[in-house]
Amino acid sequence: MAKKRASITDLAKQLNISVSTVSRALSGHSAISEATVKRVTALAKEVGYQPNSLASGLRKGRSNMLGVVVPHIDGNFFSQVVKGIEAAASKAGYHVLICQSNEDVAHERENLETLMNAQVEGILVSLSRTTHEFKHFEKVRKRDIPLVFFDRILDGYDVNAVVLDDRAGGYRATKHLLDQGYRRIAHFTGPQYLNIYKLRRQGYEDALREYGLPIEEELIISGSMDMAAGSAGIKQLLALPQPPDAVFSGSDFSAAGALQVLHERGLRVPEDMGLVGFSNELFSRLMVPMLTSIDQHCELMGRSATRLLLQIMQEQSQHAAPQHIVLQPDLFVRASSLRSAANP
Amino acid sequence: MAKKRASITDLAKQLNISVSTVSRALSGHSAISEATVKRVTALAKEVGYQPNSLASGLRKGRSNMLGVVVPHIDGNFFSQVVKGIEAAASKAGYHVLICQSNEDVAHERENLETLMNAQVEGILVSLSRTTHEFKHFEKVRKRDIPLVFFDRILDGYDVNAVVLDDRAGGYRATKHLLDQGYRRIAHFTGPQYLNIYKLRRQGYEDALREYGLPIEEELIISGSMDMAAGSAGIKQLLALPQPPDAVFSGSDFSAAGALQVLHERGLRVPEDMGLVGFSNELFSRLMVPMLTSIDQHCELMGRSATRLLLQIMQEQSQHAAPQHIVLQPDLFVRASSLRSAANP
DNA sequence: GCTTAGCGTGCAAACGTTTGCACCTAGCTA
DNA sequence: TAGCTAGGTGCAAACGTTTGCACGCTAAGC
Repeated sequence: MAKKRASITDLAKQLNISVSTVSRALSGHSAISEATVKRVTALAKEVGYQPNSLASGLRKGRSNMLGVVVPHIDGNFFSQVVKGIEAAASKAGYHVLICQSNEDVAHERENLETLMNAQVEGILVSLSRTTHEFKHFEKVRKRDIPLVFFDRILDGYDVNAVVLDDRAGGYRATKHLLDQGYRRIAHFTGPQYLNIYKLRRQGYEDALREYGLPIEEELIISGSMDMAAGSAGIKQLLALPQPPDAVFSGSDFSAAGALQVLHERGLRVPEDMGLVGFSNELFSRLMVPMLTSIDQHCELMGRSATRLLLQIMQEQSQHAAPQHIVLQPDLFVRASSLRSAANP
Repeated sequence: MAKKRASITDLAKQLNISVSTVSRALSGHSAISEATVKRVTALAKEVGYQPNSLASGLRKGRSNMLGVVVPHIDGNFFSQVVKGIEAAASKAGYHVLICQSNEDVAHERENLETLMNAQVEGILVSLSRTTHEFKHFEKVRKRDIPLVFFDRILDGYDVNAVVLDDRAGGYRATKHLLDQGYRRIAHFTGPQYLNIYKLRRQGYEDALREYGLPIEEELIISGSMDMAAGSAGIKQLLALPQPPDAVFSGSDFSAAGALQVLHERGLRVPEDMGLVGFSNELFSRLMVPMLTSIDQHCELMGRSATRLLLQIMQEQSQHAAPQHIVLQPDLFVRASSLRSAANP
């Protein structure tokens, strides 16, 4: 396939010196005379020498590679996290090997095998939606390969992780609506075994309690968090004898679905119905009215997770107590929830 | 770092056979007695043996890795393409090493070095916006590392590439507007040294010509193709003595920017102004009205590019005539351009 | 009974690096 | 002058595989 590339041995032959000298000259490590270093680097540049990282990795027992397992790489959230991971990793001289689990725990297991096989030095994981147990990660642990989770984690396992404070996100979104004068606030939530949805809901309930408001089950709609679920959810809410005056949706997509129905029925946002989403998707700025939403700092999460992983790798401290990094979400207030501005 | 993992040599010692026998037993290659194969695989499973792909890669002169250079991994288009690439590559037993050029040609050059250094067997590239010359790719070529470009390519270089028929996309978008009865159609375009924008514009002009309509420079707005550019563009158009009755935007983002201004001014879409975007971004379905747009089959592009690359690698035919694969875009007709449905 | 074939296995080299150790040559001290 | 230090270099082993070749053994053909 690829043409035979110049190796360190070739350089050595051409210069009539030994491979070890060449190696040391190039890595600048040992005491090699300046003259030799110059000769070597000059020739290296001339023939376009490039070190074979496979060989070096084999010898040094390192691969300079990190593995990443995500449910999928498309979509706003994960693609931005991966961007952050790649940026932080390449800054530290690491390559990134990316695998998709496609939300399937069996794939996830294979991905881990694949990555260990490729000799990655550390692994970053966001769990698939179908992962309920931890068994396949034990193998990684047994090999002492540092492991850091991000965003989606399993309850009850003490692991290194970088997560968003979803409870705070839910709380702030709901509190903002309350501050705007909304008093009957509904909530769209997702599967409760996922930490993210459970916590967002907790935040919602905490805020209501703080305002002395009751938590009404009929106002909490559980669904798949996509657009269709939002449309269906808002219809259900509007059919209530006492419909809500605002919705905090655990996802921007559901919020968008709800907005479409509201438009169809001639209801005004934010006057008749306040609306807050979650994730600060790109399109939240494109909706009419623009959607208030919670930003998750996706890229920062990727960078933080990578830095944590690199730190663990360096300290060889993976047996120390696992670290939890909790990022604080930001509320981006836009027109969809600004009743006070709409009716000053 | 990671605990010393069982190697083929360990297996050999435990079974009192030679490493070569173990190797062959595991790869099932040569004629090894069934009994031995069973013994070996059994022990391998027991100790959780995992082949060291670095060593194997070094010996075989293969790495089982493909390199990808993209301007960035976030955003709808590239994240989907990368999804397709990863899927196709992993199906063929390859890992994917991803680099971001951040739209910077210097980074792009470094990325290529990095990938060659990592011994990738082939490289997929979508050019950065600041890449005007081809010099840094010559080095890759000299090493006989198969190279496939996708989406963004440079004019005048004969290379393997998978691209979208952007001209057809522009043509179909414009023709659709014409069919809907719009007659004074404006166009948002981007930097003309990028094939994609140039071709979309060509398609636009071709359609107008076909309908015997003049191409008016004042209706063609060149910009950075983001939301702000769209807002600015539509304002400029509305200020004309004879404003257009429709806009074909080379990007959904600019279309969204334009839509916001139209809303503000109380102009109705599609009645007063038809609107068609390009890229079929996620949010095009979330806008009000939903935006007609051109779909680029991003994931298919990733898969096609990867398959082409793998084929070239297999055939060792990189010296054969470069192949061009042209994907046909699809028009997704939605409310923003349906004048006939709005006024039946 | 001797050759031949073929099956199963082992030896050893190779892939391109890195690195502990030993060696050599100067220049210095005692 | 012998002994020592230190700077510069080379030797060779090692990382974990793969693979061409050769070896030994058994069974079949003459």
